[in-house]
Amino acid sequence: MSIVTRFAPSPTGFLHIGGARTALFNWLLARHYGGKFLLRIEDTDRERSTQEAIDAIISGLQWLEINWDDEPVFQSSRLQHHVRLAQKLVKEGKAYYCYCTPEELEAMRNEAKSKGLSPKYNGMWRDRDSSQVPLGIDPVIRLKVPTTGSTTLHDIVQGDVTVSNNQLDDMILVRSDGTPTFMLSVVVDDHDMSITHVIRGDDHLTNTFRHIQIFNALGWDIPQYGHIPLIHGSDGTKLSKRHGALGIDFYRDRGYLPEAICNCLLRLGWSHGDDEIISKEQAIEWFTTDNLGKSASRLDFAKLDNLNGYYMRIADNNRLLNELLKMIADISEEKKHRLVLGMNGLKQRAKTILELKDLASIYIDDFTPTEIDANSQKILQETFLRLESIEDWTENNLEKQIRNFSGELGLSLGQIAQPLRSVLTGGKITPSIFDMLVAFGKNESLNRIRAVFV
RNA sequence: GUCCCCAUCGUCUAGAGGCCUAGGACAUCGCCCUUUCACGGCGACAACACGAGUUCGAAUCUCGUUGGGGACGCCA
Repeated sequence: MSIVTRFAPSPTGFLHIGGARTALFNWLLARHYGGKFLLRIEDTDRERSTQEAIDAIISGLQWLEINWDDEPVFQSSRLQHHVRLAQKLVKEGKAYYCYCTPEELEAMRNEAKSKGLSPKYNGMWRDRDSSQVPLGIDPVIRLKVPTTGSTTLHDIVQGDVTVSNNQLDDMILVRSDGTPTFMLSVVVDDHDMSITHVIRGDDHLTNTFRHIQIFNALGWDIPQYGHIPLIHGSDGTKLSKRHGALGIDFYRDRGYLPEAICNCLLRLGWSHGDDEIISKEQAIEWFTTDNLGKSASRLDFAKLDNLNGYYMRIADNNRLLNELLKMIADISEEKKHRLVLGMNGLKQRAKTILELKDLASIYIDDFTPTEIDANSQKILQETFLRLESIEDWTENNLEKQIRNFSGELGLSLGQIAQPLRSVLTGGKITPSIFDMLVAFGKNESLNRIRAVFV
Protein backbone atom coordinates (compact mmCIF):
# COMPACT_ATOMS: atom_id res chain seq x y z
CA MET A 1 0.00 0.00 0.00
CA SER A 2 1.29 3.41 -0.89
CA ILE A 3 1.11 6.07 1.77
CA VAL A 4 -0.60 9.40 1.26
CA THR A 5 -0.34 12.08 3.92
CA ARG A 6 -1.44 15.65 3.96
CA PHE A 7 -1.07 18.95 5.69
CA ALA A 8 -4.35 20.78 5.94
CA PRO A 9 -3.99 24.22 7.49
CA SER A 10 -6.78 26.74 7.68
CA PRO A 11 -5.57 30.03 6.32
CA THR A 12 -6.80 32.13 9.20
CA GLY A 13 -3.35 32.94 10.47
CA PHE A 14 0.26 32.41 9.69
CA LEU A 15 2.08 29.14 9.56
CA HIS A 16 3.28 28.78 13.10
CA ILE A 17 5.80 26.52 14.66
CA GLY A 18 3.28 23.83 15.62
CA GLY A 19 1.80 23.72 12.17
CA ALA A 20 5.24 23.55 10.65
CA ARG A 21 6.06 20.55 12.77
CA THR A 22 2.84 18.82 11.78
CA ALA A 23 3.66 19.46 8.15
CA LEU A 24 7.19 18.20 8.66
CA PHE A 25 6.06 14.95 10.24
CA ASN A 26 3.53 14.23 7.52
CA TRP A 27 6.07 15.10 4.88
CA LEU A 28 8.71 12.89 6.47
CA LEU A 29 6.32 9.98 6.77
CA ALA A 30 5.38 10.21 3.11
CA ARG A 31 8.97 10.58 1.98
CA HIS A 32 10.14 7.73 4.17
CA TYR A 33 7.73 5.32 2.58
CA GLY A 34 8.00 6.81 -0.88
CA GLY A 35 4.40 7.96 -0.78
CA LYS A 36 2.73 11.28 -1.44
CA PHE A 37 2.44 14.38 0.68
CA LEU A 38 -0.44 16.64 -0.25
CA LEU A 39 -1.37 20.17 0.73
CA ARG A 40 -4.95 21.15 1.33
CA ILE A 41 -5.98 24.65 2.24
CA GLU A 42 -9.05 24.51 4.47
CA ASP A 43 -10.54 27.80 3.56
CA THR A 44 -14.16 27.03 4.32
CA ASP A 45 -14.40 29.81 6.87
CA ARG A 46 -14.64 32.60 4.39
CA GLU A 47 -14.94 35.20 7.09
CA ARG A 48 -11.53 34.50 8.49
CA SER A 49 -9.59 33.04 5.60
CA THR A 50 -7.27 35.47 3.89
CA GLN A 51 -5.10 35.38 0.81
CA GLU A 52 -2.32 36.80 2.93
CA ALA A 53 -2.44 33.77 5.19
CA ILE A 54 -2.49 31.39 2.24
CA ASP A 55 0.61 33.09 0.86
CA ALA A 56 2.33 32.95 4.24
CA ILE A 57 1.65 29.23 4.61
CA ILE A 58 2.86 28.43 1.13
CA SER A 59 5.98 30.55 1.34
CA GLY A 60 6.70 29.22 4.80
CA LEU A 61 6.56 25.62 3.62
CA GLN A 62 8.67 26.45 0.62
CA TRP A 63 11.25 28.16 2.79
CA LEU A 64 11.42 25.07 5.01
CA GLU A 65 11.66 22.97 1.88
CA ILE A 66 8.68 20.90 2.83
CA ASN A 67 7.51 20.25 -0.67
CA TRP A 68 4.11 18.88 -1.47
CA ASP A 69 3.06 16.74 -4.37
CA ASP A 70 0.39 17.71 -6.88
CA GLU A 71 -1.45 21.01 -6.80
CA PRO A 72 -2.75 22.30 -3.48
CA VAL A 73 -6.42 21.50 -2.94
CA PHE A 74 -8.62 24.38 -1.94
CA GLN A 75 -11.42 23.09 0.15
CA SER A 76 -13.66 25.98 -0.82
CA SER A 77 -13.79 24.65 -4.37
CA ARG A 78 -15.38 21.43 -3.21
CA LEU A 79 -18.20 22.71 -1.06
CA GLN A 80 -21.03 21.65 -3.34
CA HIS A 81 -19.75 18.13 -3.42
CA HIS A 82 -19.64 18.07 0.37
CA VAL A 83 -23.18 19.32 0.66
CA ARG A 84 -24.50 16.79 -1.84
CA LEU A 85 -23.06 14.00 0.25
CA ALA A 86 -24.76 15.37 3.34
CA GLN A 87 -28.04 15.46 1.47
CA LYS A 88 -27.50 11.89 0.41
CA LEU A 89 -27.11 10.97 4.07
CA VAL A 90 -30.40 12.70 4.83
CA LYS A 91 -32.11 10.64 2.13
CA GLU A 92 -30.65 7.51 3.60
CA GLY A 93 -31.93 8.46 7.03
CA LYS A 94 -28.43 8.83 8.43
CA ALA A 95 -28.70 12.57 8.84
CA TYR A 96 -31.53 15.01 9.39
CA TYR A 97 -32.56 18.63 9.32
CA CYS A 98 -32.49 20.51 12.57
CA TYR A 99 -34.35 23.77 13.07
CA CYS A 100 -32.92 24.87 16.38
CA THR A 101 -31.92 28.48 16.67
CA PRO A 102 -28.55 29.47 18.10
CA GLU A 103 -30.38 30.77 21.16
CA GLU A 104 -32.05 27.44 21.76
CA LEU A 105 -28.75 25.67 21.46
CA GLU A 106 -27.15 28.05 23.88
CA ALA A 107 -29.87 27.37 26.41
CA MET A 108 -29.50 23.64 25.83
CA ARG A 109 -25.81 23.77 26.54
CA ASN A 110 -26.24 25.82 29.66
CA GLU A 111 -28.83 23.43 30.97
CA ALA A 112 -26.59 20.43 30.38
CA LYS A 113 -23.72 22.17 32.08
CA SER A 114 -25.80 23.07 35.10
CA LYS A 115 -26.69 19.39 35.42
CA GLY A 116 -23.01 18.48 35.34
CA LEU A 117 -23.23 16.93 31.91
CA SER A 118 -21.09 17.72 28.93
CA PRO A 119 -22.70 20.48 26.92
CA LYS A 120 -24.12 19.04 23.75
CA TYR A 121 -27.07 19.05 21.43
CA ASN A 122 -29.90 16.91 22.72
CA GLY A 123 -31.07 15.53 19.38
CA MET A 124 -34.51 17.15 19.59
CA TRP A 125 -35.00 17.19 15.80
CA ARG A 126 -33.59 13.74 15.28
CA ASP A 127 -36.91 12.01 14.81
CA ARG A 128 -39.37 14.85 14.47
CA ASP A 129 -41.88 14.79 11.73
CA SER A 130 -41.45 17.28 8.89
CA SER A 131 -44.92 18.63 9.60
CA GLN A 132 -43.55 20.27 12.70
CA VAL A 133 -41.07 22.31 10.75
CA PRO A 134 -41.23 25.98 11.75
CA LEU A 135 -41.48 28.61 9.08
CA GLY A 136 -38.73 31.05 8.35
CA ILE A 137 -35.89 29.07 9.81
CA ASP A 138 -33.10 27.73 7.63
CA PRO A 139 -32.18 24.30 8.97
CA VAL A 140 -28.80 22.74 9.47
CA ILE A 141 -28.06 19.13 8.61
CA ARG A 142 -26.97 16.97 11.50
CA LEU A 143 -25.56 13.49 11.53
CA LYS A 144 -27.39 10.77 13.41
CA VAL A 145 -24.70 9.54 15.73
CA PRO A 146 -25.25 6.20 17.46
CA THR A 147 -26.48 6.83 20.97
CA THR A 148 -25.26 3.55 22.37
CA GLY A 149 -22.02 1.67 22.23
CA SER A 150 -18.62 3.20 21.96
CA THR A 151 -16.06 4.16 19.39
CA THR A 152 -12.44 3.11 19.56
CA LEU A 153 -9.70 4.94 17.77
CA HIS A 154 -6.58 2.94 17.04
CA ASP A 155 -4.22 5.84 17.19
CA ILE A 156 -0.71 5.21 15.97
CA VAL A 157 0.68 7.55 18.61
CA GLN A 158 -1.74 7.40 21.48
CA GLY A 159 -2.70 3.76 21.20
CA ASP A 160 -6.31 2.69 21.53
CA VAL A 161 -8.60 5.39 22.81
CA THR A 162 -12.23 4.60 23.47
CA VAL A 163 -15.04 7.07 23.94
CA SER A 164 -18.62 6.10 24.55
CA ASN A 165 -20.95 7.30 21.84
CA ASN A 166 -23.22 9.14 24.22
CA GLN A 167 -20.40 11.63 24.64
CA LEU A 168 -20.81 12.59 21.02
CA ASP A 169 -23.68 14.71 19.87
CA ASP A 170 -25.31 14.92 16.49
CA MET A 171 -22.81 17.24 14.90
CA ILE A 172 -23.66 19.71 12.21
CA LEU A 173 -22.67 18.70 8.73
CA VAL A 174 -24.14 21.60 6.79
CA ARG A 175 -24.77 25.04 8.23
CA SER A 176 -28.02 26.90 7.88
CA ASP A 177 -26.44 29.00 5.15
CA GLY A 178 -25.92 25.82 3.16
CA THR A 179 -22.15 25.55 3.61
CA PRO A 180 -20.49 22.41 4.91
CA THR A 181 -18.69 22.36 8.23
CA PHE A 182 -15.10 21.44 8.86
CA MET A 183 -16.23 18.06 10.21
CA LEU A 184 -17.81 17.06 6.93
CA SER A 185 -15.30 18.64 4.60
CA VAL A 186 -12.29 17.07 6.26
CA VAL A 187 -13.76 13.62 6.01
CA VAL A 188 -14.86 13.95 2.41
CA ASP A 189 -11.61 15.49 1.28
CA ASP A 190 -9.43 13.02 3.12
CA HIS A 191 -11.39 10.26 1.47
CA ASP A 192 -11.35 11.79 -1.99
CA MET A 193 -7.64 12.54 -1.75
CA SER A 194 -7.04 8.92 -0.70
CA ILE A 195 -5.30 10.00 2.48
CA THR A 196 -3.98 6.97 4.32
CA HIS A 197 -2.30 8.60 7.30
CA VAL A 198 -3.14 11.71 9.24
CA ILE A 199 -0.64 13.09 11.72
CA ARG A 200 -2.09 16.10 13.47
CA GLY A 201 -2.19 17.89 16.77
CA ASP A 202 -3.62 16.42 19.91
CA ASP A 203 -6.28 19.10 19.92
CA HIS A 204 -8.01 17.16 17.15
CA LEU A 205 -8.26 13.95 19.11
CA THR A 206 -11.86 14.42 20.16
CA ASN A 207 -12.78 15.58 16.68
CA THR A 208 -11.51 12.32 15.35
CA PHE A 209 -14.31 10.45 17.06
CA ARG A 210 -16.73 12.64 15.17
CA HIS A 211 -14.87 12.11 11.94
CA ILE A 212 -15.09 8.38 12.42
CA GLN A 213 -18.88 8.63 12.69
CA ILE A 214 -19.02 10.44 9.39
CA PHE A 215 -16.71 7.95 7.73
CA ASN A 216 -18.93 5.17 8.97
CA ALA A 217 -22.12 6.85 7.79
CA LEU A 218 -20.60 7.31 4.36
CA GLY A 219 -19.36 3.73 4.38
CA TRP A 220 -15.74 4.72 3.81
CA ASP A 221 -12.46 3.40 5.16
CA ILE A 222 -10.96 5.34 8.00
CA PRO A 223 -7.38 6.57 7.62
CA GLN A 224 -4.71 5.87 10.20
CA TYR A 225 -4.55 8.68 12.72
CA GLY A 226 -1.62 9.76 14.82
CA HIS A 227 -2.23 12.53 17.31
CA ILE A 228 0.90 14.26 18.40
CA PRO A 229 1.07 16.33 21.55
CA LEU A 230 0.98 20.07 21.17
CA ILE A 231 4.03 22.22 21.52
CA HIS A 232 3.70 24.29 24.64
CA GLY A 233 5.03 27.70 25.48
CA SER A 234 7.86 28.15 27.93
CA ASP A 235 5.34 28.29 30.76
CA GLY A 236 3.76 24.99 29.77
CA THR A 237 0.51 26.33 28.42
CA LYS A 238 -0.79 26.26 24.90
CA LEU A 239 1.42 28.09 22.50
CA SER A 240 0.34 31.64 21.96
CA LYS A 241 1.85 34.63 20.27
CA ARG A 242 3.79 35.43 23.41
CA HIS A 243 5.62 32.14 23.24
CA GLY A 244 6.75 32.03 19.68
CA ALA A 245 3.63 30.78 17.98
CA LEU A 246 4.59 33.42 15.55
CA GLY A 247 4.66 33.03 11.84
CA ILE A 248 7.54 31.01 10.53
CA ASP A 249 8.70 34.23 8.91
CA PHE A 250 9.44 35.53 12.38
CA TYR A 251 12.15 32.93 12.65
CA ARG A 252 13.41 33.70 9.21
CA ASP A 253 13.59 37.39 10.06
CA ARG A 254 15.44 36.57 13.23
CA GLY A 255 18.15 34.99 11.16
CA TYR A 256 17.43 31.32 11.63
CA LEU A 257 18.19 28.81 8.91
CA PRO A 258 15.36 26.56 7.71
CA GLU A 259 17.35 23.39 8.24
CA ALA A 260 17.98 24.38 11.85
CA ILE A 261 14.27 25.00 12.40
CA CYS A 262 13.41 21.64 10.90
CA ASN A 263 16.03 19.82 12.95
CA CYS A 264 14.79 21.50 16.08
CA LEU A 265 11.14 20.77 15.31
CA LEU A 266 11.93 17.19 14.45
CA ARG A 267 13.37 16.61 17.92
CA LEU A 268 10.25 17.99 19.55
CA GLY A 269 8.24 14.85 20.04
CA TRP A 270 10.37 12.55 17.95
CA SER A 271 13.70 10.92 18.62
CA HIS A 272 16.17 8.51 17.16
CA GLY A 273 18.31 7.25 20.00
CA ASP A 274 20.89 9.80 21.04
CA ASP A 275 20.99 11.57 17.70
CA GLU A 276 20.61 15.32 17.84
CA ILE A 277 21.96 16.72 14.60
CA ILE A 278 19.84 15.14 11.93
CA SER A 279 19.89 16.12 8.29
CA LYS A 280 16.79 16.00 6.15
CA GLU A 281 18.16 12.96 4.38
CA GLN A 282 18.74 11.10 7.61
CA ALA A 283 15.36 12.17 8.90
CA ILE A 284 13.67 10.72 5.85
CA GLU A 285 15.57 7.49 6.31
CA TRP A 286 14.78 7.20 10.00
CA PHE A 287 11.34 8.69 10.40
CA THR A 288 8.50 6.40 11.34
CA THR A 289 5.63 6.93 13.73
CA ASP A 290 7.15 4.41 16.13
CA ASN A 291 9.38 7.00 17.73
CA LEU A 292 6.80 9.70 18.19
CA GLY A 293 6.43 10.80 21.80
CA LYS A 294 3.21 11.13 23.73
CA SER A 295 3.97 14.01 26.01
CA ALA A 296 3.91 17.70 25.29
CA SER A 297 7.11 19.59 24.74
CA ARG A 298 8.34 23.12 24.81
CA LEU A 299 10.35 25.01 22.28
CA ASP A 300 13.76 25.90 23.67
CA PHE A 301 15.30 28.91 21.99
CA ALA A 302 18.72 28.18 23.47
CA LYS A 303 18.73 24.85 21.73
CA LEU A 304 17.52 26.38 18.52
CA ASP A 305 20.38 28.87 18.73
CA ASN A 306 22.87 26.10 19.25
CA LEU A 307 21.52 24.11 16.33
CA ASN A 308 21.42 27.18 14.16
CA GLY A 309 25.05 27.94 15.05
CA TYR A 310 25.96 24.49 13.86
CA TYR A 311 24.14 24.89 10.57
CA MET A 312 25.69 28.34 10.14
CA ARG A 313 29.14 26.87 10.49
CA ILE A 314 28.58 24.23 7.85
CA ALA A 315 26.61 26.52 5.54
CA ASP A 316 27.90 27.39 2.11
CA ASN A 317 29.69 30.75 2.14
CA ASN A 318 27.97 32.06 -0.95
CA ARG A 319 24.62 31.32 0.51
CA LEU A 320 25.47 33.22 3.67
CA LEU A 321 26.84 36.09 1.64
CA ASN A 322 23.57 36.30 -0.26
CA GLU A 323 21.62 36.36 2.98
CA LEU A 324 23.86 39.14 4.23
CA LEU A 325 23.53 41.18 1.09
CA LYS A 326 19.74 41.04 1.41
CA MET A 327 20.11 43.03 4.61
CA ILE A 328 22.80 45.43 3.55
CA ALA A 329 21.56 48.01 1.11
CA ASP A 330 24.58 49.56 -0.54
CA ILE A 331 27.90 47.96 -0.31
CA SER A 332 30.97 48.62 -2.40
CA GLU A 333 32.56 45.84 -4.38
CA GLU A 334 35.64 46.19 -2.23
CA LYS A 335 33.72 45.59 0.98
CA LYS A 336 31.81 42.77 -0.57
CA HIS A 337 35.11 41.20 -1.43
CA ARG A 338 36.19 41.51 2.19
CA LEU A 339 33.08 39.61 3.22
CA VAL A 340 33.87 36.85 0.77
CA LEU A 341 37.37 36.50 2.15
CA GLY A 342 36.31 36.89 5.76
CA MET A 343 33.23 34.68 5.72
CA ASN A 344 34.90 31.62 7.20
CA GLY A 345 36.06 33.59 10.20
CA LEU A 346 32.70 35.27 10.56
CA LYS A 347 30.30 32.37 10.24
CA GLN A 348 31.87 30.21 12.89
CA ARG A 349 31.20 32.97 15.41
CA ALA A 350 27.58 33.66 14.52
CA LYS A 351 24.56 31.79 15.80
CA THR A 352 22.17 33.51 13.41
CA ILE A 353 22.25 35.51 10.22
CA LEU A 354 21.52 38.57 12.33
CA GLU A 355 24.60 37.93 14.42
CA LEU A 356 26.55 37.36 11.25
CA LYS A 357 25.49 40.77 10.09
CA ASP A 358 26.66 42.36 13.33
CA LEU A 359 30.01 40.62 13.12
CA ALA A 360 30.36 41.57 9.48
CA SER A 361 30.24 45.23 10.39
CA ILE A 362 33.99 45.15 10.97
CA TYR A 363 34.39 44.80 7.25
CA ILE A 364 31.80 47.39 6.37
CA ASP A 365 31.43 50.18 8.90
CA ASP A 366 33.72 53.02 9.87
CA PHE A 367 35.22 52.89 13.31
CA THR A 368 37.36 54.71 15.80
CA PRO A 369 40.46 52.86 16.97
CA THR A 370 40.69 52.40 20.68
CA GLU A 371 43.45 54.14 22.62
CA ILE A 372 46.85 52.73 21.87
CA ASP A 373 49.47 53.11 24.56
CA ALA A 374 53.01 54.15 23.75
CA ASN A 375 54.41 50.68 24.01
CA SER A 376 51.83 49.21 21.70
CA GLN A 377 52.45 52.02 19.25
CA LYS A 378 56.07 50.98 19.09
CA ILE A 379 55.05 47.40 18.53
CA LEU A 380 52.67 48.44 15.78
CA GLN A 381 55.34 50.48 14.06
CA GLU A 382 57.59 47.49 14.04
CA THR A 383 54.72 45.30 12.88
CA PHE A 384 53.94 47.71 10.10
CA LEU A 385 57.45 47.48 8.72
CA ARG A 386 57.45 43.73 8.85
CA LEU A 387 54.05 43.40 7.23
CA GLU A 388 54.97 45.84 4.52
CA SER A 389 57.65 43.51 3.31
CA ILE A 390 55.41 40.44 3.13
CA GLU A 391 54.57 39.51 -0.45
CA ASP A 392 52.64 36.29 0.09
CA TRP A 393 49.56 37.80 1.78
CA THR A 394 47.83 34.61 2.80
CA GLU A 395 46.49 33.47 6.12
CA ASN A 396 49.06 30.72 6.52
CA ASN A 397 52.02 32.81 5.61
CA LEU A 398 50.89 35.80 7.65
CA GLU A 399 50.53 33.60 10.68
CA LYS A 400 53.96 32.13 10.09
CA GLN A 401 55.64 35.50 9.61
CA ILE A 402 53.95 37.23 12.50
CA ARG A 403 54.72 34.36 14.83
CA ASN A 404 58.30 34.51 13.66
CA PHE A 405 58.89 38.14 14.30
CA SER A 406 56.99 38.13 17.56
CA GLY A 407 59.54 35.58 18.64
CA GLU A 408 62.40 37.66 17.34
CA LEU A 409 61.14 40.70 19.19
CA GLY A 410 60.63 38.72 22.36
CA LEU A 411 56.91 39.39 22.35
CA SER A 412 53.98 37.11 22.88
CA LEU A 413 51.60 36.84 19.98
CA GLY A 414 48.96 38.55 22.07
CA GLN A 415 51.13 41.62 22.51
CA ILE A 416 51.04 42.09 18.77
CA ALA A 417 47.59 40.72 18.09
CA GLN A 418 45.60 42.88 20.47
CA PRO A 419 46.82 46.30 19.31
CA LEU A 420 46.63 45.07 15.75
CA ARG A 421 43.07 43.94 16.30
CA SER A 422 42.25 47.33 17.68
CA VAL A 423 43.65 49.36 14.83
CA LEU A 424 42.12 47.08 12.26
CA THR A 425 38.62 47.01 13.69
CA GLY A 426 38.28 49.26 16.70
CA GLY A 427 37.07 46.23 18.62
CA LYS A 428 38.43 43.71 21.02
CA ILE A 429 36.33 40.77 19.94
CA THR A 430 36.80 39.78 16.35
CA PRO A 431 37.82 36.91 14.13
CA SER A 432 41.48 35.96 14.06
CA ILE A 433 43.88 38.74 13.04
CA PHE A 434 45.30 36.61 10.25
CA ASP A 435 41.85 36.08 8.91
CA MET A 436 41.15 39.79 9.00
CA LEU A 437 44.44 40.83 7.44
CA VAL A 438 43.55 38.67 4.48
CA ALA A 439 40.00 39.97 4.29
CA PHE A 440 41.10 43.60 4.41
CA GLY A 441 43.92 43.00 2.00
CA LYS A 442 47.45 44.30 2.28
CA ASN A 443 46.75 47.90 1.30
CA GLU A 444 43.83 48.51 3.59
CA SER A 445 45.51 46.68 6.45
CA LEU A 446 48.62 48.80 6.19
CA ASN A 447 46.54 51.96 5.84
CA ARG A 448 44.72 51.22 9.04
CA ILE A 449 47.90 50.54 10.95
CA ARG A 450 49.57 53.65 9.57
CA ALA A 451 46.58 55.74 10.56
CA VAL A 452 47.50 55.59 14.24
CA PHE A 453 50.79 57.27 13.62
CA VAL A 454 49.51 60.41 12.00
C1' G B 1 -18.53 20.85 35.09
C1' U B 2 -18.10 16.42 31.58
C1' C B 3 -14.92 13.51 28.49
C1' C B 4 -9.97 12.45 26.74
C1' C B 5 -4.63 12.62 26.97
C1' C B 6 0.07 13.19 29.40
C1' A B 7 3.92 12.79 33.58
C1' U B 8 12.49 10.81 33.47
C1' C B 9 17.78 16.35 34.88
C1' G B 10 15.92 23.81 34.11
C1' U B 11 14.70 22.26 28.58
C1' C B 12 14.47 18.33 24.48
C1' U B 13 14.85 13.31 25.24
C1' A B 14 17.05 7.65 25.61
C1' G B 15 14.82 3.86 28.34
C1' A B 16 9.67 -1.10 25.95
C1' G B 17 11.09 -5.87 34.11
C1' G B 18 17.16 -7.19 35.56
C1' C B 19 22.33 -4.16 30.77
C1' C B 20 20.10 1.94 35.14
C1' U B 21 24.33 3.62 41.69
C1' A B 22 19.21 6.11 34.79
C1' G B 23 22.47 7.50 28.99
C1' G B 24 22.80 11.72 25.33
C1' A B 25 21.99 16.89 23.82
C1' C B 26 21.07 22.16 25.02
C1' A B 27 21.62 25.53 28.99
C1' U B 28 24.71 26.56 33.50
C1' C B 29 29.58 26.20 36.04
C1' G B 30 34.88 24.73 36.06
C1' C B 31 39.43 23.32 33.43
C1' C B 32 42.20 22.69 28.75
C1' C B 33 43.23 24.60 23.79
C1' U B 34 44.22 29.72 22.48
C1' U B 35 46.05 36.37 19.56
C1' U B 36 40.43 38.21 21.58
C1' C B 37 35.74 35.90 20.79
C1' A B 38 33.82 31.58 19.07
C1' C B 39 34.73 26.38 17.79
C1' G B 40 36.65 22.02 19.90
C1' G B 41 38.19 18.71 24.12
C1' C B 42 37.65 17.17 29.28
C1' G B 43 34.85 17.43 33.73
C1' A B 44 30.95 19.08 37.29
C1' C B 45 25.94 20.12 38.60
C1' A B 46 21.23 17.99 37.66
C1' A B 47 15.65 13.79 36.82
C1' C B 48 12.42 8.50 37.14
C1' A B 49 5.69 13.62 40.55
C1' C B 50 3.56 10.89 44.96
C1' G B 51 1.30 6.40 47.20
C1' A B 52 -0.12 1.46 47.01
C1' G B 53 0.12 -3.19 44.44
C1' U B 54 2.12 -7.27 40.88
C1' U B 55 7.11 -9.56 40.80
C1' C B 56 12.85 -12.79 43.24
C1' G B 57 13.43 -7.89 40.84
C1' A B 58 9.98 -1.86 38.38
C1' A B 59 11.73 4.42 35.47
C1' U B 60 9.54 0.37 32.81
C1' C B 61 3.18 -3.46 34.33
C1' U B 62 -1.76 -2.29 37.38
C1' C B 63 -4.67 0.94 40.46
C1' G B 64 -5.20 5.45 43.04
C1' U B 65 -3.62 10.56 44.18
C1' U B 66 -1.58 14.98 42.62
C1' G B 67 -0.04 18.07 38.80
C1' G B 68 -0.29 19.64 33.67
C1' G B 69 -2.63 19.77 28.94
C1' G B 70 -6.59 19.24 25.36
C1' A B 71 -11.71 18.97 23.71
C1' C B 72 -16.67 20.15 24.60
C1' G B 73 -19.11 26.29 18.32
C1' C B 74 -23.91 26.90 12.51
C1' C B 75 -14.25 28.00 14.02
C1' A B 76 -11.00 24.99 11.88
